[in-house]
This record gives sequence, structure tokens and C-alpha cells, in this order.
Amino acid sequence: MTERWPAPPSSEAELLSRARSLAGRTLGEIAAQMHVTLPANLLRHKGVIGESIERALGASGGSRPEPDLPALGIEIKTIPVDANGKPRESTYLCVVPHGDQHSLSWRDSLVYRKLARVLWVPIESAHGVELKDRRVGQAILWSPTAEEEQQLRTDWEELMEQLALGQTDSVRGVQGTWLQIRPKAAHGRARTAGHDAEGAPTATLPRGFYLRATFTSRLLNRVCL
DNA sequence: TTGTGATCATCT
DNA sequence: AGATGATCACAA
Repeated sequence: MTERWPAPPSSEAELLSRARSLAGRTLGEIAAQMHVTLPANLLRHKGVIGESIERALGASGGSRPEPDLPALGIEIKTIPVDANGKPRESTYLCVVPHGDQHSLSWRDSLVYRKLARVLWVPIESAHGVELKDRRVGQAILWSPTAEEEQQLRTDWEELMEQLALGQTDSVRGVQGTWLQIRPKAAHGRARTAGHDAEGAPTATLPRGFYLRATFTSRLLNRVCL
């Protein structure tokens, strides 16, 4: 099974080379070459595009809380864009941690480790276009600028402080300039371990960190300027 | 059960 | 329309 997929790329150059070979092709063509069948739509297969592209590029497709290519420290993100190249959705990063994160620094956080180096793979996903006919765009290998990192860090620290205060359930998606926290669960009744202001254990809705589309739109456009 | 892959669907 | 909150599948 695994033989039909490439081994992890050994360098950024090799990763970019593979990504370039995917650009302009449809998801149907790529799936056929990998001998996988695409579902009719994303309704019950929301992750199928991301998983397919990861495998095509040589990532394991696992669900470990670390970058997709651990040896290179690179995270692979497919991003649905409209005809103008504008992101149609926000980008999920990782789960919101629970427990004592008091001593965790920004640079040691999973949010930073995943954002330090990202291969963004745009997928032209106009509404109504069948999955197999959607095209892969030109991928870009990106790292946050100093300015971007500072703002992301500010968002992260403000949100983490609110979590540390036991106010997880009062966190709203409107918070954060570029980084936000939103629910990330199988359903509304899902619960995970949390804690209140006194540190006593509570059950809370699982949440995740997301990048706003306003942010990804800027970084995707940057290469065109 | 948790974390990853995300998009769906309702509200503003 | 755009953003927020809700939801679906799968691997380990």
C-alpha cells in the first residue's frame, strides 16, 4: 500500500519540485495516478484533499501533533481558493491545549512550530465545481515575517492567558487579529478535560487554533506583488 | 478518546 | 457576503 506513495522529500528543493509537478493538474488526475478514489463530494470527506496532497508530496498523512514533515520542520496546508486566489476558509492549525501551559513559550508552542515553515498548496475550489475537476495551484514555501510573527505571538499570548484563567468557555471566535480559537469537535456534546479559575477539573468543548482567511489571503498575495 | 485532515451551515 | 460556531471521517 505504502509503496505507491513517495518517500518524504529530503530537502526543501525536492519538496518544491514535487509541488511544482502537481501545479495545474486536477485532483482527479492526481488521485488516479495514486490509485485512490475520490469521493463524490466533501460532505462526509472534508479532509480528503489535504490528505491526498500530503501523500502525493511524501508526507505520512498521520495525525501526530507536529509538522507534517518532521525532518524538515515543514507543515503542508492545502487551502481552498476562489477564482481570484482568495481563501474561501480559515485554516485549522492545532488543538487548544489544556492543563498547565504557564511555562510554555511562544516559540515552543505547537502553533509556532507548525507556522514556522509552511508549504501552502492552493486548490481552486469554486462552488459547484466537482472534486475531480478542481485544480492545484502554485505552492509557496512560507515563513512568517518578523512583523507577522509578532502579531501572531500577541494573539497567542492573549488567548493563552484567557485559557490559563480558566475562561476557556468564554473565548469567542471574534478574538485575535489573525489567530483565533473556534470549536473543533465531532459534535456539540463532545467534551475534553479543562480547568476552572481555581484549577479544578472541568469538561469543556474541544477547540482549536485557526488562522483567519484575512491573514492567509495576505500571505498568498504577497508572492504576486 | 484525541489530534489531524478540514468544510459545512447558520448567524450577523 | 463574511465570519463564527458546528460538524464529519479516520488513524493511533
